Amino acid sequence: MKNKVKELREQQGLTQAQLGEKVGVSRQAINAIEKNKFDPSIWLAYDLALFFNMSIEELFDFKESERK
Amino acid sequence: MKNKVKELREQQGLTQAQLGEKVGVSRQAINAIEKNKFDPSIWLAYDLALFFNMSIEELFDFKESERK
DNA sequence: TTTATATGTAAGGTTTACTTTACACAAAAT
DNA sequence: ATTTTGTGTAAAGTAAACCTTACATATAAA
Repeated sequence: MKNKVKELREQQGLTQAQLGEKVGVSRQAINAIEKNKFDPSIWLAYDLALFFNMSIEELFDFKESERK
Repeated sequence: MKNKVKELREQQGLTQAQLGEKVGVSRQAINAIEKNKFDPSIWLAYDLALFFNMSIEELFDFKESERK
């Protein structure tokens, strides 16, 4: 699903691994979400949105994304 | 995870099966979410929030719920 | 009293979101 | 020139979100 994770992460000067640590998942999980390999669980979506201080719907673009 | 699905569904006069049809899952999936047996996928959370015309964060109470 | 409807739950199966380990590669630092 | 860092990806495994089928029970309708 399309999302703003990569831009926001880079704005904060974080690596994928660092962001993974912050939200409690592996760097591969962050990579997969940034590269649209799989959709996050609802809890990971929540944790990322919380970290970036926005809503899940703002961080993840449901309307412009294809359902997998 | 705690949520408002049951109240909102009943307010609309729908059965679990009918709500399941509307959002494209089985009635057991709706039941499981209402009874807090498992957490929805991010897409199901989105579809339910859309159906009830609110945000995911309004429909699902992350802050008061235990992570499973 | 019988039948239909709504809910709850369980079993067994599939899919996918994760994990760890591992390797390749590019760019930056030493 | 060599080493470190960040990213991308793959394989194998686990956990959980679904699915279908099935059965039990309670209430409502006939």
